[in-house]
Amino acid sequence: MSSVVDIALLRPAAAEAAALMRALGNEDRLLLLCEISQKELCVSDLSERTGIAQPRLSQQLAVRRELDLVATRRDGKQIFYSIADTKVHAVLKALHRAYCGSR
Amino acid sequence: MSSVVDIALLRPAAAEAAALMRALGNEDRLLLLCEISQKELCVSDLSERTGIAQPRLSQQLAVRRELDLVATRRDGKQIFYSIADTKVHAVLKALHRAYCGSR
DNA sequence: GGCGCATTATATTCTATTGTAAAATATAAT
DNA sequence: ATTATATTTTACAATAGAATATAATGCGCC
Repeated sequence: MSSVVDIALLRPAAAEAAALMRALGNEDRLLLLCEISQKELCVSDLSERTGIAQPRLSQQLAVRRELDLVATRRDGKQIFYSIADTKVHAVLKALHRAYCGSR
Repeated sequence: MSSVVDIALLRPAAAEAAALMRALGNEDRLLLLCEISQKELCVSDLSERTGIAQPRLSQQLAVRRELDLVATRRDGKQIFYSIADTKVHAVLKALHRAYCGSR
């Protein structure tokens, strides 16, 4: 092999991975994803738990939905969010280990 | 416990973690960090490998340096970059597993 | 000094964030 | 069936932040 990490192979993966990093690159969003990584939650729950205003929260989640990182399920008036991407789970897990220690 | 993931405990960690995510949230930067995660490399090496122009590369790396994510070592005219943060390594590893499969 | 390697400054452009207001959707009440 | 209410999404506009090309500067070596 020419190099340990082949740049041509990495390019497309890097583009995808960078997009995921951007999706997580915001304190509010990261918290939201952490919350729904445990169990699905509706918007009002999320708003209450995180203190993030509802429209803002919706806007943030809308972007993740477009990337298919989160899934939604409607139950009556409420819409429940959950994580829809195993890569998100993997990264959240790594972050949890790195930043939250044993908690 | 009140919730599985305690928001008060998570807040400060989330701020830090989000900052790391932003640092990785760019295709070029991610590639650069991947490259130097294997072994330290100087700017001209990195420029050649990635095709990123030198000033741009320096600018990108400068920001990571301020965050103490990368370290520099001068050897004559050249400056070698390496990863200086175990968390960066951890996340890169997770991304590699998720996006690069067995490569 | 002069050349090679790298960083920094400046200016421009592009992208993201976010508050406010309006719209959509579902349920409950009249 | 219309109206009222609750929950969530979308549109708009203003502001802030990130990316990047070009030009200028610094640092080490001959």
